[in-house]
Amino acid sequence: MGEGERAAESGGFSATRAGAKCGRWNPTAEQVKVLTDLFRSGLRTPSTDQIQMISAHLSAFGKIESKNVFYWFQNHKARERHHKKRRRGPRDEEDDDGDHQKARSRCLASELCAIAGCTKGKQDLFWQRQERETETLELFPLKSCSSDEEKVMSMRSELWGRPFLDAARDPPLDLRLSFI
Amino acid sequence: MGEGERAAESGGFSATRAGAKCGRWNPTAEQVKVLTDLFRSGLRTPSTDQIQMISAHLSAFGKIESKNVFYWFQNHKARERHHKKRRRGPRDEEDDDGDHQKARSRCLASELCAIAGCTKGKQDLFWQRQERETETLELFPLKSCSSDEEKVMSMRSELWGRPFLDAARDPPLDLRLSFI
DNA sequence: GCAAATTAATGATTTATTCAAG
DNA sequence: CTTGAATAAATCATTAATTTGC
Repeated sequence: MGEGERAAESGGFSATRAGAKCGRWNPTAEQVKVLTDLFRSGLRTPSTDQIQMISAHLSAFGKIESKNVFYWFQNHKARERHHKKRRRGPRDEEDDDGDHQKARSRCLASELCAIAGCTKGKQDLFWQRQERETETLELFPLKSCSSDEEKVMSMRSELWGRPFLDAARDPPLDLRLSFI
Repeated sequence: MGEGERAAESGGFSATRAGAKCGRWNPTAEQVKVLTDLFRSGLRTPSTDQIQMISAHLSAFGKIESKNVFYWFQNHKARERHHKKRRRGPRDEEDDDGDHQKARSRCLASELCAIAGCTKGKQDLFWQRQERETETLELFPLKSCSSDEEKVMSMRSELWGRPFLDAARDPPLDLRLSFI
């Protein structure tokens, strides 16, 4: 599992698959980490702009497309729910391990929304160039609760504190994602 | 965009919604007709290129986006099946009127695929710019079986035999859609 | 130790369901 | 009530883990 983990600083870039067959996307450990952190920060269904921005920045870690980000969130969301279902046999309805909160399917808590800037169920599947009022909200707030902060920090440092990115290309970056 | 489309010759432009609120897409009668004909010709899940091309040409009849075409086929496919379900009450499981073939959910008959140039389960949801061998196949073959030909012809004439399109913009058009 | 075979994860599509505009 | 739009559930397909026989 933690296979390509060390890839980051050990020099071996894990899954970039530089000259691969262009099969399916194989995310880098760093990409997965960032996506996971975003997810755990509450982001469930990123908007078009969010996806494109996330994709753009994750491309620094390896080949990636917008649709990969879209699919990743879809799958991750669906599978987290399913994994909870089959704990301790078919019975036992209302039980979670302390791993995550409930994160119910319908709408995620407004707090998390506020943190991550979710679209609140208004996703235009990428082709909507529809102009609309776009506020901006900081995706990675410095303030966050305990353990999450560590992850957020590590992600931040990975994204912007690494030699992967030219200082020229991603310099004054604070990754603000727009939402409705 | 050309909004003064002024619609069909009947004067009553059905749904162009020239200065509308940009609510949801309201297809023109001609647009619906073409889409329906395509559907009845066997096209179920048009590919990216097909969608874009269809959309491009249907835009001559009024405001339209690619996603509208995409959604239209999704909904039409799903609802045709559902409409069959509630014929003659809740009972009655396996019954079709002679309107269409079975058109089972999984994969449509290869014949229809050949006619319509379906992607055979390989649809890249619009964002895949992946280069691949794209053969071209005529979407509206002159040859077709009996009743369908009439519809196909009518559609052809509407699309290309009308004054809607400038001869300059769509002149040597034969609408070949690419598929895998 | 190493590949072929098998299983587990998970990326990518398709289908069903739901929401809401008209 | 019809239907465009959007989301979630189910499914397919490919890649990585892993097992297994040599």
